[in-house]
Amino acid sequence: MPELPEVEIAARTLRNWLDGHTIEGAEAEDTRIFRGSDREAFTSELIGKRLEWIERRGKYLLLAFTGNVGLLSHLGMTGKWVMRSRSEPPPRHVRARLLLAGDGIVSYRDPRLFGRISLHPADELFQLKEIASLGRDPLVDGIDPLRLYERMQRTTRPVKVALMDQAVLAGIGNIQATDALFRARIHPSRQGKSLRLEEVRDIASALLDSIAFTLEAEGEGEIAYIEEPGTPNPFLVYGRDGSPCPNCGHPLEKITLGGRTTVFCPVCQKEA
DNA sequence: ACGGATGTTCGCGC
DNA sequence: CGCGCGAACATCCG
Repeated sequence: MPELPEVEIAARTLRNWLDGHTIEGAEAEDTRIFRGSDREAFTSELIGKRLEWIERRGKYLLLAFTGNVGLLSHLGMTGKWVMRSRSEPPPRHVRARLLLAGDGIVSYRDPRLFGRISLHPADELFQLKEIASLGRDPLVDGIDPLRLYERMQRTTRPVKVALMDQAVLAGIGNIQATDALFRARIHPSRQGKSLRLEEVRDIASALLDSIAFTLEAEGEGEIAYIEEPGTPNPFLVYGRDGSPCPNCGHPLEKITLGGRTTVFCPVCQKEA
């Protein structure tokens, strides 16, 4: 599931599902989703509580319940919060469940177990090191091109790898970095410090455009590429290596940067 | 059957 | 310290 737009949709959806509903039961198997002893906290502390607020920072969800109970959720690669009624059969790979008063069950599904759930005092959620160490969030704070430019000047890493560093900007993943660099016509291998201010401006706009585009494409969380097998790929170049470039028609190529597949157009995205 | 997949973290080597 | 690389995690899909 997870990159900023998908997590944003998850936050909005969870807000709707949980708002005004008391949690009657909380269940979870013992998996590594819960580091340490947080499974016990999950199954005991949430009973009788209601959601007070939910926020997203980067790829993290922060949920505050009554009684100062706070829940931090990261969706990893395949995590997703889903809702069903008690009469519906549970999906596979559900790792945690919130039984709402009435008929709803909000479940955390995560086949690959890369996600995390931990519990903390709600008023300390933003001080957690996972959150405090994040860079600015493009949707919450916007992107300050000059600030990003100065950050880029300090690194020799490929710009694409730097953009995916959660301490630089919170929430940019492989899809958004790949598509935004294509939109900005910047080669993903360019060293951060080689970028001119004008180019960083283009990247900042492209990131915001790409995020907005993805938010729209996802609607309200109904359709999602990869999640729903058979769904058409809504992205510009991500996952399209070998296909014609949408701008010039030249076949898109792929390279590996920071261990991740990176698709680009060798004509439109020049090296220097 | 094999390879790769929206993420993070850790160890190793330069 | 910065950075690249590979591995690990566990499951699904083409």
